[in-house]
Order: sequence, then C-alpha cells, then structure tokens
Amino acid sequence: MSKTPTINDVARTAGVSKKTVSRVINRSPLLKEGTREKVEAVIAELGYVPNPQARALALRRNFLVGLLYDNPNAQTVLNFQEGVLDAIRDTEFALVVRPVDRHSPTVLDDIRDFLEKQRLFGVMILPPISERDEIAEICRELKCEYVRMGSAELDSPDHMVESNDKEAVLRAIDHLVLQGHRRIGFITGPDGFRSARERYEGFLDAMANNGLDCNGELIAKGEYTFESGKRAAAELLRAKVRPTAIFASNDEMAAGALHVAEELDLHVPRDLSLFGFDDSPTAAHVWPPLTTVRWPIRAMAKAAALKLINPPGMEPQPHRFLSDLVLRSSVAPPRDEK
Amino acid sequence: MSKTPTINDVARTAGVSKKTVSRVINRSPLLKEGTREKVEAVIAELGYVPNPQARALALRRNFLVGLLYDNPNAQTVLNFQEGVLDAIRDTEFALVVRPVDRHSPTVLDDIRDFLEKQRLFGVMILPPISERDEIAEICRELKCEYVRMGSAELDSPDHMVESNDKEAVLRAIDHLVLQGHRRIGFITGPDGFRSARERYEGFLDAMANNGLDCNGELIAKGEYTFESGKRAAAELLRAKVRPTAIFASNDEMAAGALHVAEELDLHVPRDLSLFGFDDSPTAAHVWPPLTTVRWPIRAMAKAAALKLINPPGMEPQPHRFLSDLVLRSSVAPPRDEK
DNA sequence: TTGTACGCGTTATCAC
DNA sequence: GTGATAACGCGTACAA
Repeated sequence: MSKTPTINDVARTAGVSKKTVSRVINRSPLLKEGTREKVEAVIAELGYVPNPQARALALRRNFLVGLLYDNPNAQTVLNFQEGVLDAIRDTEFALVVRPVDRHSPTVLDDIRDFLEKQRLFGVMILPPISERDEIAEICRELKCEYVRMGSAELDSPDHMVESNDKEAVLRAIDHLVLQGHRRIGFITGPDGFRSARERYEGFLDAMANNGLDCNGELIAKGEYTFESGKRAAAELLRAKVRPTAIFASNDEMAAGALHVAEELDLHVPRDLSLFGFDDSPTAAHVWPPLTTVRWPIRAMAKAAALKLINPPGMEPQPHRFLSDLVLRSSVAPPRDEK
Repeated sequence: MSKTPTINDVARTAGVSKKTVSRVINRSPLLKEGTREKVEAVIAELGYVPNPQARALALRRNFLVGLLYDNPNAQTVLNFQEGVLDAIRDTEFALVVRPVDRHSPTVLDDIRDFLEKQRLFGVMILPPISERDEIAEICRELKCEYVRMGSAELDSPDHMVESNDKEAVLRAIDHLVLQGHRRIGFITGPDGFRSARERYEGFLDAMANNGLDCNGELIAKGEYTFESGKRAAAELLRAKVRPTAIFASNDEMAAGALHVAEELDLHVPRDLSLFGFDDSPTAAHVWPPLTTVRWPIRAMAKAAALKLINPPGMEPQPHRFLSDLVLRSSVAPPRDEK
C-alpha cells in the first residue's frame, strides 16, 4: 500500500483516537508521556507527515507567506529571500514569490488577485512597490498580514522594516568631506521613489551641514539605471570646474559614471572619487571596486518575516536598521584642492 | 457580515446546489446557459473566490510548484522566477522558492523534508544542485513532479530543460579564432559541476578542431568566483608567452581576470581579449563590457514550468535550448600575432 | 487524560 | 442538467 498515511492511519495503528494524534503533533502539554511516545513511534514508523492543506482548511489560515517585489536589483531580492528563509526554517511556513510590474496599469488588481486567490497568511513587500499605500490598504481589506520594507517610515512599526537612507547618505558625504572633497556631485534616483528622495535629502542636509555649496550644476537626474548614470555623470563632468567626487544614488549609476570617467580619461579615484549605494555584486566587480552603502538586507528580511508570522515567545522585532559604509578603492582624497 | 463568502453562500443566494456552483467554476460543459449566467452574477456580486486549500484537499493535489536552487548567480535565479511566472500567470498555481545549501551535509534531507511537508505539486531544480540524481530519486519517491535545468542531458527529456554549453563554448572559441587569436587561455569552473565539464570539453574540442595547441599552460582552474578568476588569470598571464585571449567559464571570473589585466597594465581588449559566460549584470557593467554567452533562461524557465504543470491542449515543450553569443567590447583581434 | 461528533470549503459519486 | 451525500485530512467543542 503506497498511499501516504493520514492521521487516521496513525490513530488506528497506535490504537488511539485522531484527537490524541493531533495533540501529539501540536505538542499539547496534557498528554501522558507513555501515549505520546507510543504515538510518536507509530508516526516515525509510518513516516506520517501532516497534510498542510488540510491543516490550513481546518485552522482557517494557511502557512504561506508571500514576497511581492518589483526590484531592479536581483541580489537584493535574493538576499531578502534568504533572510526570510532564515526566519521560517523549521516552521511550517513556505515562501511564495510574486514579481510584479510597477509600470503595468493593472498592478494593483494583479496584486489583489494574487492575494485573494492564494489566501496567503501574509506578504512582505519590497521597495519600490512597497511605497504604494494602496497595497497596504488591499492587505487590510483582505485580512492579509503585511510588512513593508522601505527607506523611510511609511507605516506603523509593526508593518515596517526600514533602512535609514538619509542617515546613510549623510555619513557617506561626511566621509567624502573628511577625505578633503569640497565639490561633490550627486546623481539622483527617479522621481516617485521614496528611496531616491531620502537619499537626495541626505545629500542636501550633508552639504548644508558642512557649509558646502550645492548648486544645480552639482546635481544630475538619474533613473537608477546604468545608462542614466552615464548620462548624468557626463552632465556633471561637463562643468567648467568639475566635481572631485560624485555620489550616485545606486551602484548601477555609479558603474555608469565609471564608464564615463574611463571615456574622459579620468582616473578613478585619482581624478574622481565615486560613491555608490546598494553594494550590488557589480560594485565589487567593476574596476576599481566601488565604495558604497550596504543595507543589512538579510537581517531586515528575517525581521520582516518574524514580524509577519510572529511566533510565540518571540521578542518584538526591530523595525529600524542602519546601513553600513563599504569602503573600497573608488574613493580617495582629491588630487589637488584649490 | 464581513466573512469571506464560500461556495455555500453562492449556492444559497443563487438558489442552486453547491455542485452547480462548482460546475460553473470548473467550466463544466453540461450546464444550462441560464444557470451559468445566474450563478456567475452571484459570484461577481458576492465577490466569491474559491478557497485553494479546500480545493487542494478535495482534489488531493495542490497548486504549488517549487523552485529549488543553489545558484551563485542572483540574476539567473530571478530571471528563472520571472520565466516561471510567465507560465503560471492566469493559472491557479503559485511559486514557492527554496534556496538550499549545496555544502550542507543535510541538503538531501532538507529537500526531502521540504517536499514532504509542503506536498508540492512539483519542483523545478536549478543547477548546480540539479545535477544530483538523488534529488530526482526523492521526487519520484514522494510522487512529486520535477523538471531539472542543466547544461547537459541529465534525465529524460520530459524532466529536463537543457542548455548546450559545450556547443556554446565551441562557437565562442571559433569566434576568437576568427578574430585571429591562436593562444587562447581557459579558466575552468570547479570540479563536480557538470556545466564546468561541458564548457571545458567545448574548449578542448574547439581547440582541437582548429588545430590549436592547448597545453597545460593555457588552462587554469577556477571556482566560478571572482577571486578564483583573479588567481587563475594571474597564473595564465605569468606564462613566458602570454595568451592573447582568455575564455573564462563564467562572468565573475572574467571580471576577476579584468582586474588582473588592469593591475598588469594590460589593456583589454587591445592586449588581451576576454570572454565570459552567463551574461550576468556584471558583464555589462564592467569596463570594457564583457563579450559573453547568454542562456535563454526565461524561455527555459517557462518551458520548465509548462512541462511541470502540463496544461491541457499544450504542445510538448522543447527541452533543448541554444545559447546566444553576446558580443561586446572585451574581445578584439590580437594586436600582433607572430 | 482521552474520545466522539462535527465543521472547515471544496470536489466526486450517483442518483433523479 | 441538477442536487443530496459522502469524501478529503485535520482541528475544536464538549463530553466522558
């Protein structure tokens, strides 16, 4: 007989009732030790594994957590997945993923559909799509737990894991200033991205704090893409008096800037220092490797997942995370400061 | 009343039986048009969505497909996920992911546990972990459908989507030869990776076909990592008479080779041509951008998923895929050939 | 401490 | 064509 055994089979061969088996599985404290051992022996012998679908039905909740993302950075997403796995390992939860298209006019409907059809226990939402409040609204409507990840406080702490991008950029710019840079260029991210805004504000604050000028000539618009980084860098480097350092709002754009420097025969970091954001694999693989900012993604992911499934006896998870500066060789003191 | 409606609610308010509603949902052909319309109206009105857990229980099968991976290349994994989504979009299937650790002594048990606990309908397995036959064995045991992705024929066609890495490398080396290269170095992948072996064999065959010498001095061992690429390239470039081109078994290693060239003051591609494999984001972002080989991953993923869920009326999916050569500027004719 | 009876939301069987 | 009724595998009241 090759059919997979059910709780009934276990109960029958152990000579107890279903309910008793159920109690063993769910570690009910009120059970005679002898019974428990006997049942456990039978479970092992039969190779019984509870059916999660049946459990889900009876409990009127399931054990799937979702990951909603629309993120250009593959490494970020995968690291997040790993972090979630850290949290749900040895639980009955599984992770279902759902990439969405930010630019589709039907994203919201797609998401609603997904959540409704799958009846997920909860979802984690990655930036930039996490910035849309309508999604949180949908979750609430559908009674689906949610945790958003973002660069700023978008929601109440129990629904957020946040990095503090503004603070990170502040520290990054301070680092450049400490190295002696005074003319620091900035490549923004796209409009409508909260992370882009936070990073930009961090830049403005840092420049102001340090008493440095930052006129329009030092700021160029980017779109978080490699190509836009090239365009923006070319624009910044066209100035009569060039910046000695450029902070790009992500690594892709910093890599683009690197290409432009190469084309202009500017040596990085001797003639131009470059600072990125994200610590993507690209950052480590370009030449010279990029100094950049790293989110503690895996830790954030784990916290997000724990917040979601909230296992008993678990202290509340932090919702705020600080980024690290990853110092590599694309930043050095400026050659000659007038 | 905010409870989500069930099939019973629909049946009651539509004045029909549960079974009829079920028939409407499952598009049974034997239904009077009037009844169908009436029921559909009620479904829309109530906003009824079938409960997948209950369905899964009744049908004794669920609608989850898994993705098992242990892949160093994030972009590959994510592209695969997207491809799978292309296939399951508008079906009731969802994708659950499961990164595993190839080096853990308990991988196989972990995988078995995962499949057993979640009762997946099927799984797709990415290389390199897909190369382990024991996993296929476990799937068969647990009656879990599976499709493996790999660089060679590891299983029967209905359980495989394959790239032909040997063929791809053959074409890549031919391309180098056509450009005039004669001394071509090769950086291998790690032992035990089927992809590494295929690529290596492709190299040997290509060199033989072209009547070129390929002694040990032209071959260096790598581990698919950036650092190992640096080591291997340094070794190759230490030769009295240097290769004019190096084929690295993946992009990470090619990027490492690029760093070494930079350190040795060798200009790429003038003094040294570099060929990678994978078309990872890194390949496009380093300077100069890398000529490389690209798997049609997304198409492969879609085929894999369709093979798995095998929707009715779907012609059989191809199991064999050809890779493309992505020509960028890291390859050029050698400067001077003696 | 353990068992009985029933419900969870769906599909399948087999009558009508 | 349609509808009772019984599964599917597990959890919970409530009783014993």
